[in-house]
Amino acid sequence: MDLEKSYEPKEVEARWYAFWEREGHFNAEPGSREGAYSIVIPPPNVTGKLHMGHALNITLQDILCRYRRQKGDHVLWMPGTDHAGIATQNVVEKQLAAEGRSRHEVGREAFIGRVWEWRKEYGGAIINQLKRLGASCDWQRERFTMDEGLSVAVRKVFVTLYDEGLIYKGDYIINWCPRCQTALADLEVEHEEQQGHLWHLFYPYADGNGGVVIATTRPETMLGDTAVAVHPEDERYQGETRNLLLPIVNREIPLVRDEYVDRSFGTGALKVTPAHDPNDFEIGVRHGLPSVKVIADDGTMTAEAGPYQGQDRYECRKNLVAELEKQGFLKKVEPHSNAVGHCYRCKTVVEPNLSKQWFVAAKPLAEKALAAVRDGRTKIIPSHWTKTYYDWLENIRDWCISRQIWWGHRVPAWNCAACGKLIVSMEDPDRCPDCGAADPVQETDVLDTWFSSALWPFSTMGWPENTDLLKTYYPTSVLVTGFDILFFWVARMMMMGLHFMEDVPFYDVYIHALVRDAEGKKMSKSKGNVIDPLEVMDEMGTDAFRFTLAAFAAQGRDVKMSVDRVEGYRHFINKLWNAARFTLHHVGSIKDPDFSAPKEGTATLPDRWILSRLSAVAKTVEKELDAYRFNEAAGALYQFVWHEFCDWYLEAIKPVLYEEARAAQRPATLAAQRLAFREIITLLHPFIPFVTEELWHRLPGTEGSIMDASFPDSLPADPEAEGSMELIMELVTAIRNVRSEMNIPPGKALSVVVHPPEGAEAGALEPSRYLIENLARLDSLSVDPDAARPRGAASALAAGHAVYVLLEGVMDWDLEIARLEKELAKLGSELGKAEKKLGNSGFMEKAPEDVREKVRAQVEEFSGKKVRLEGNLAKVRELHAQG
RNA sequence: GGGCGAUUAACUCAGCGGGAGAGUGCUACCUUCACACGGUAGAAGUCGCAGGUUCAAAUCCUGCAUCGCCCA
Repeated sequence: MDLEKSYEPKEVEARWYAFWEREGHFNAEPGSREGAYSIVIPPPNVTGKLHMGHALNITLQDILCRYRRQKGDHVLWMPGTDHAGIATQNVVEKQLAAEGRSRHEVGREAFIGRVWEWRKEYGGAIINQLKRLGASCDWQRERFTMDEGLSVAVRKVFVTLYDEGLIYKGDYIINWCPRCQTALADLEVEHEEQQGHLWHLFYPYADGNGGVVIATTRPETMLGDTAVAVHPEDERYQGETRNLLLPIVNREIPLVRDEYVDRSFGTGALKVTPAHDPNDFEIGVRHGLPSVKVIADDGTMTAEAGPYQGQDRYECRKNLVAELEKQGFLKKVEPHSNAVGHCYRCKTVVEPNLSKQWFVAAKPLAEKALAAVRDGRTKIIPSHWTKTYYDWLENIRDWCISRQIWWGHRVPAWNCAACGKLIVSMEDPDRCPDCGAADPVQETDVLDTWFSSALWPFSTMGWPENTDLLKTYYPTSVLVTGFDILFFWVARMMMMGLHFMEDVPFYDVYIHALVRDAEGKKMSKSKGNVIDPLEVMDEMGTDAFRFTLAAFAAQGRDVKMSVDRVEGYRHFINKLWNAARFTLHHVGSIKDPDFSAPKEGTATLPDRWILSRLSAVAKTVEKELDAYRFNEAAGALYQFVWHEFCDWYLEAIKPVLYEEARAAQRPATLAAQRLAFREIITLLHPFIPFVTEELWHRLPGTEGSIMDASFPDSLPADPEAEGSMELIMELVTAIRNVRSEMNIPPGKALSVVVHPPEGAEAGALEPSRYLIENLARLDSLSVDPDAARPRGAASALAAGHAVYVLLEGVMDWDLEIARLEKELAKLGSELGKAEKKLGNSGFMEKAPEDVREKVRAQVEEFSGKKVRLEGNLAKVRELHAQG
């Protein structure tokens, strides 16, 4: 049963995923810490749809997991999704809006019910898409950040940190999204450069003599100003003690001096609004200033804004500026671009706002996270990210973890209506432990989704119980993720892991690049340049897609993706398929389950060579994957399969496979071909799991799944065979080159005479003569060091051997002279370079011996070659003249 | 403003102290018994610019230019 002529991924891929899952190949078995390899998946957002970022991330993890299984490790790849508080709530709110209802009409409890229903119906979509990619996760352990177990972990962490004084509730400036109606952490604000204005406003001194001009980008906040700040060394204000009178509001405010002020920006004087700007808030704390909140949580002006109460913040800005101008306080308006914060979920402009929120005191946790990377317990790869990691943790601010939404882990804190006590506890309290009053009221806020994600490496393994899973697989071996969540997630897992598990959550952090479009632009819906991985897989096959991702995943470089690039690798998969088709056609009747190598002494040169090369490429794959250089490993396999196995080996064994005269060598060659083929698909399996599993099953003698095959690391190297084969390849290439450059039709059989170099073992080429004849399409090849130089022949040099291609009667002398002259010119310049080095006294004194030796050998080789080329050229000229 | 990265063949990118590489594309020839999603051969690059270190620099250092990202 021969294979189809070309590979059809669709039909093949559909078959194998279910097979792997059914047979339990993905399941981890906790036990010994020895040989344990574990990865926790970066949990995709439950509302998510597979994008290129996931595809790259999952492919790399899958390669690692499949590879480690081949190496004999017992592997846990822990999968799951996160509940994505704001995003999921938005999705369900939209659903409700379509029914003409709001979540407030529905009520909290019913709304959460709706979210769960939504998750039941649609939450599995992203998981199925990961499976489509071939992800070999242990699905029976799939987790969700809102699961009961993970919720217990969240509460335990919250209560513990609170008891330790590392979680507190306080009035601080936070980022407020007026649309989502919730606080956001600093990280959840995206800054975007926007064209705005800088308004210069005049604040008179309270005594009416003169004043100060300040500059602001948000004039409406002036209603909440409680000071004006200037730099302490600003001469303009030395000794100035008068208060200022805030225009419109007519509130007296002080002039304070603070190092924060940038004298070169605007007018060098800064209005201070502690309730609406994080830096002003800090100044306010330093100088004991009051806070006046003028913008409400819904984005409209508060009663403190006087006549502007109830106006939207932008409407107020317009009206207020007009009023200021009318009253003569507006001195200047200039265009100004500045970075405006937007909500990372809904893109609404966020408003810094004073609010009562829950915070994690990040400093003490950050110190442990810093130390773990500094002393190498966790390694970040590529290493240049460590600096970014340090910078962020060294300057970390307290983490605002409360969100004013409904979907998420509710803050485990209760207030006693009777005595005002704040209760934080593992168990929901029936009554106040202080005054005994019944039914304390739970806080309505929920926790930041990232708070639960930060616990992912141990909460998914059953913490706070000390489970077998934790004992076996924590710390995990590596975390594979994109740099965009280095702070959001990686740094926070480090903090929480070190604090609660007293050990790092992972030994390695491998940070991969972002996937961009072919022009290097970030893919986004608005740009319309998004490539859907599912479409690519449909069109090109999952294996081709995965191989492309691996081949382009060079460290520290973005992956530029285009369907054209995937097509190149689809060709590679097809090439492999056809190599299989050819191989199976010949070895299809052999059922030997041991895949024995050819018996001692029976293997032909190509057999010995390909097995030796295979052992080398296996070592390369091992070395590169261990160092997370996926592109190097993929590249080595591509090169080997196509250009060594297909181009040379399969061609070289055809005489043995087809010619009756060589039938005696067939058993050895078939054994070698079969073994080589099995090892090739095994090596490729982590990269292209589907087609290799299919071929595994088509190859007689194999059992079970290719997932159980062990990594090919026991093949011996055979340097002698490699050397001999290289000579054959050089000779063949030289002859082909002559054929092409002398315009000899490919079909025309030629006669060739080879003069081996002096000292070459007589008859060394004899066993391989048939190889050269076949690969170079020769009628006859004679190897004789003493034979006379043939007349009417084109000549070439290959590895010290003179090669004469007999062209009696069809010889084009001018072409031959041009060929030889060209080669001589090239050789001359290379020889010149090498000779110059030897003539350089600095080089001879300071270069290491091995380098000098190499150059000496070059000079010897090149000059020998030059002499012979010159001899050939002279001879050709002479013959040509005789004509 | 601070930080990080990139600049190598037409394109996409490896290489990161000792003879400029790959894939795609291009050119010529070839439907030969696995594959035209193929084969054989070939052309193609002052390795962004300017300095410096070194016997030796695409590779290390400094500056500049251009582009990209992150943080404020």
